Amino acid sequence: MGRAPCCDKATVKKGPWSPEEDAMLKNYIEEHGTGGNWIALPHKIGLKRCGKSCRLRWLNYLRPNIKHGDFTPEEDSIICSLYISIGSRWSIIAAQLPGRTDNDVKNYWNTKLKKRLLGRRKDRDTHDHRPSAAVANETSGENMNDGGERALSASAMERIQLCMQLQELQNPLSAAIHNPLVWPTCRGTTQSSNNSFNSNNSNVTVAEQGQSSSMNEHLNAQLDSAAMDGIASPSSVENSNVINMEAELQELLYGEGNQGSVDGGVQQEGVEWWSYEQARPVNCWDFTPEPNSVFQDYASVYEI
DNA sequence: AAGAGCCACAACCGCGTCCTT
DNA sequence: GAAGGACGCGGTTGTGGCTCT
Repeated sequence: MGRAPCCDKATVKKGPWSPEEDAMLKNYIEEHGTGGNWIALPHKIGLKRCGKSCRLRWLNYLRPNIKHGDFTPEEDSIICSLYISIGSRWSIIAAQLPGRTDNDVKNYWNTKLKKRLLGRRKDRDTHDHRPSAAVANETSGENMNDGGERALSASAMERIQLCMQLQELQNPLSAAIHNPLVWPTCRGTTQSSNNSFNSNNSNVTVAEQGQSSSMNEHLNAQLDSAAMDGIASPSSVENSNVINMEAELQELLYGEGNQGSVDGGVQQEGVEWWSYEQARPVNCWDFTPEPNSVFQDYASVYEI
């Protein structure tokens, strides 16, 4: 039995919002708040919209202090770093970028950053020294494992690709296949709460989350779990890998020796990347990404 | 000038999780 | 503890605008 629809599809209006609808929704919420019930909200206002649609419109567009367009190089850096670390948890990534919404970040990644990072790979593929099968797997974005019984998620694949790409830059002759950063050690399936990254604070910046951040607890729990799961703390070698990775990411994003313009903008100096040895540049819930944690979530699922 | 193709963004959809009863 | 409803999230789709031919 399927889930009951949240609204009457026949009477609900779909498609782009009109300025009048925007004004109605904005005025009502600013005056009365959401009332804690998005489903009932459109009926109260007299809008022929689904409650979910109202919520999305408010969160992504009408809410105060929303920024649109023109992501800065710093934001690029944060998005890339976090994507490689935690994958497509857009709400978490967006929480690090005040004024940005998860939808914005997601769109920006899919339309710009991903192409900027992975697109460069195509150029390099013509000089690829790796086994053709590995390259084929990469470019197809499909099954990384032998039997092809289970395909990694696109997100996981992209993360692998990014790490491979970065590793290749560091050591082109060493196939990424042997990269300990890329291939986690096999271990038993102990999928605890690793994938339950759900957060009710998705639209709250770290500063707002404060010391009692439940996300911080989530992340710490994750890291603790990873440690208990046999993932060692990063060695100094791995530390240097990550530091190199940050530089490589910059190169991928902005091109070799190009510290200047990005989409017409100006690359500001001092873009702060995460590393194990520097003070944390952005408020990351005291979260320091571990190289191995890049893969921990799906490694446990897919038992790579 | 017009049509095709591409791109970016807004919005929708379905599912997992949380909360209330 | 179970069931139902609402919320929040990530993936996907639709559409308008831009560029190319």
